[in-house]
Amino acid sequence: MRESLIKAAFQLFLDRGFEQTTIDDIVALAGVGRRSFFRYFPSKEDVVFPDHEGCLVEMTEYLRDAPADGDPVQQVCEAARLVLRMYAADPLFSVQRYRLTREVPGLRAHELSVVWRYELALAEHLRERGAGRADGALRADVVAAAVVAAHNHALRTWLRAGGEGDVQAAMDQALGYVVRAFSDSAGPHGGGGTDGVDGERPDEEVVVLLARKGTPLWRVVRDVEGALGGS
Amino acid sequence: MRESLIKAAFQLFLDRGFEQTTIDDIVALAGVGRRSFFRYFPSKEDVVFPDHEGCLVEMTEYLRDAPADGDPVQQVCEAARLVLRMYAADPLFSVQRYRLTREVPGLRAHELSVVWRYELALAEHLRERGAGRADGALRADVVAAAVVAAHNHALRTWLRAGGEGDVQAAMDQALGYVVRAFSDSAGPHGGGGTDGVDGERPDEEVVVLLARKGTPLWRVVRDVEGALGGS
DNA sequence: AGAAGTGATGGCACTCAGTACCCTCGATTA
DNA sequence: TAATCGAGGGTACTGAGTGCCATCACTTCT
Repeated sequence: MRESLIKAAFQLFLDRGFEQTTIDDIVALAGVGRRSFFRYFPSKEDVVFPDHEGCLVEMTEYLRDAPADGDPVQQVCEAARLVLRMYAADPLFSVQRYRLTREVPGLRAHELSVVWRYELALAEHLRERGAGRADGALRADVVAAAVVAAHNHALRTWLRAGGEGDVQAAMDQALGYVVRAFSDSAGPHGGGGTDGVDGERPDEEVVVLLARKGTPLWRVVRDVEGALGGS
Repeated sequence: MRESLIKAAFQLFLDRGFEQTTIDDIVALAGVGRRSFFRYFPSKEDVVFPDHEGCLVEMTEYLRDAPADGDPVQQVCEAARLVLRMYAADPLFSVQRYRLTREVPGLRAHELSVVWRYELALAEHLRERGAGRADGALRADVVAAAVVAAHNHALRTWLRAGGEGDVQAAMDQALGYVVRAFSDSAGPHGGGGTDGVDGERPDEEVVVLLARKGTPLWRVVRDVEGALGGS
């Protein structure tokens, strides 16, 4: 029922456009009553984002159950990856939706309010877990916004390319940039290389590398290669 | 005419609520025809943000006319201050509007799409002026989002306090945090702090790199390159 | 089995935002 | 004086969203 409504809606939206399609058109094609549409979707816009409500719940639970001694920024990055995975799970659908939201202002506005709720959840998590820090609330808002922006950047680039290519890699790079900018131990110039290699357990083996500044790069690479390649 | 519509609308919105007020109520109180309302405001929501369209134009022109050899990040921060000044110019109005947008989902969504257009303009400016840098587009999106988040944080804090206190000071602090996070090390604008908090990198010459086993080599190399070759 | 409850669905009527079209009126201009 | 034009007003329409009630299938209790 839900599925048939979504299917009928997208068929019509892609064919004749979002605004040119009425609820009556959708329910007629789906073969259900008009009233039933609003039982499954609170608004016409919501049928375009059928999985976001569940994804938001999933993300919220993930953050709630995250270990209290972990790095909140990393946890928030991982939460963003959760959302990205939802998009990546159905590239065709995501690309079609992207084309729709790009040209229909009403859908863009609706997507913004959906994304805003993700950002709120991230900021709240950072605020709670990053307590004790000066400017904690400010930092929480800014980092959450940056993570969302990085997510959106990677996602949009991938969607614009028609869903071809490696979203995850783009996401790694984008989140890496954000994490580096906001990590305590180092500025944007590097260090903090622990940025989001996929969500491994915290007790995973790590390599610690010490090098003097000015060390020839080839030498470092040789050492790192030996240490990392062993796995 | 425009003013009388705004005045009538806010009077009713604050009295009986946004959704409980119809367009007919507003035009009846203002003593004008219903059709005239939509001549001045494209939607019921727009009457709550009467000055944003002009402010967006103003901000766009400011960025367009900004000197080409200035720091784009600083220019974007100044553009955000422009918007903040618009709010600060009428504290009572801004506080009333804040209370409305906080509790009416439709208004929140509308505000989000307004803010999104500001963010777009900032990102575009950063993309154009910050050319030549690797990851320029990503950086533009993230910095724009961070600046907007800092602006919103300072603004919301001030609005929650009822419009009392110094917004400009809060804005300085918030933007300062963002600028510090994204400044290149040894950047031209003072305080070469390369990270969020005060922890300056001690002057010793050792770089510590942490990486999980299985980390792609290219990423390690990238980070090491930045850390070792940076100075 | 029959009655009664329950949840999913369909139908109908209504409110209200937003739009298209046309009217009026006053001011300007040929 | 006649033609034009622009601001405002009125009317009727479309379509989203809601409330209310009827229907139907399925279950549960007696």
